[in-house]
Amino acid sequence: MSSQVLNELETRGLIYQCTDHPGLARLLESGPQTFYIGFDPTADSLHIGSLIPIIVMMHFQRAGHRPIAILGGGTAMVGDPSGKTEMRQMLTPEQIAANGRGIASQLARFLDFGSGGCRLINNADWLAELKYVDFLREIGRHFSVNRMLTAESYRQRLETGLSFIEFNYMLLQAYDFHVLCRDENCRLQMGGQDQWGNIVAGIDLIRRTQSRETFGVTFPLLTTANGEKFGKTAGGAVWLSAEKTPVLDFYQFWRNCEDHDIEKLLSFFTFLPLDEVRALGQLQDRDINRAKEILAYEVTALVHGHEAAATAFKTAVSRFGSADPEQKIPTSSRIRELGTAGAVAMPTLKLGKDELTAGISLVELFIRAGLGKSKGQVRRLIEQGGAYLNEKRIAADRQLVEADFKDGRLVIKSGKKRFYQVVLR
RNA sequence: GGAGAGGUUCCCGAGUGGUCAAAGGGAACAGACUGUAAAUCUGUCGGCGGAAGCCUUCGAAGGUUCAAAUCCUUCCCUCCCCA
Repeated sequence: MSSQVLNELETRGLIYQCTDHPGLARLLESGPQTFYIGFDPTADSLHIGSLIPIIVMMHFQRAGHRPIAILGGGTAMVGDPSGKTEMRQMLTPEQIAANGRGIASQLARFLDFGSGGCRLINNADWLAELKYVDFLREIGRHFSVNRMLTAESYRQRLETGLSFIEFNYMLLQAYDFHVLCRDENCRLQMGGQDQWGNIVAGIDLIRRTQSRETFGVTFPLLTTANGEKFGKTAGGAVWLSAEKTPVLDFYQFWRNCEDHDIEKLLSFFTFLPLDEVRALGQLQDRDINRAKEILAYEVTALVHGHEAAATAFKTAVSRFGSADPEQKIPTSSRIRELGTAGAVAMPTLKLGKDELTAGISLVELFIRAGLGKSKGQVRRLIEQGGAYLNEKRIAADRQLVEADFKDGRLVIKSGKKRFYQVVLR
């Protein structure tokens, strides 16, 4: 019964590797199990790369299993070399602590931390106090350097350089699993595809120290249909924090995904039933835009809530039109409750009347709104015909005048997709 | 500890005294075409300036020179061979 979740994830394509599929299925069927996924506090917010682990945890929690989210306060002190081509900058303990607080509060949005629910544990609790010599004798002796060097994650780094501190990361993560298995009876660790080596190291360690069998699952690395890294946009990573990635930008990120990715993204990032996901993925030509709206709404609602997602949807529709105004395409998503009318939330910049009187050029206005980084860049934008004021192409830079405002507001655009409302007050 | 190679603009990567804000590619941004997609084509791509030009940039700090990313000195870091 409880192993159904495994099939579900498998069908959704969320499982890349599994140490022992039949064995894990039996374990899950035998009753609620404790499992864990680690999140290293390398930034003060999670980004959409962490969304897959989170969603997998949600699937498991819904199926009745008990998640542990490990906050990697200890492991972040060392830095995971897996999947990276060079050493990450070392974080100070203060940064790590601050980042940890940000991430912990975000996780609470997705997982039920009520009694008997998900638990958040910081691995600094045990890693920070380790005695080096004791650790080497008890744990280090179980690791074969020869074997570690054959791990894919290290092999890559052997070409560009790997410091001893990073080389140790695998032992620390393996030790985490060992501790959780011993103290919490946690027998399953999951993680991204680049975590395979670390996870297997933990399983081996536990077999040797506790003679117990444990399991590991990895998720596929997310790339676009072009094989590019997924989750990057003009402003860098797509963050889950509205301060770092405004809700509308977040919505637009999903809305602008590539055609070829739509079915995979719906499958990975939404909880819509699989047959519906498939149906949406089959849509052709412009109809596929409805699937993108649904994707964008669903993921935004998951991260920022229904209200914020609804507003983002309506705002986008007011700018770009609706992909399915007559609601011909069936969906179970709550998006169908949304009409196209209603509150829109344009990104807004407030401009004082005195500033207008003092004189401000269009170029400066674009920079103020964040639609350009430097005057030169905005000038180039104007030259190339990508700058708009109230839907009219700007021919040349000039001073802003009060007549540019209608009812105290105006809209500026960079290209076709980035826009900002300026309100005079 | 000794020998060698190297650190270039967001990334990769040319450049080895002036013609270098620095080839080429990628990413990014804009335009055309479209469906707020992809592919393709075009343009842009350090900052300030209308422009001439000025300022900042080639690991760091000094020095040589009319002139340095390019030469010298010291330092830091990475790779690699030997011990």
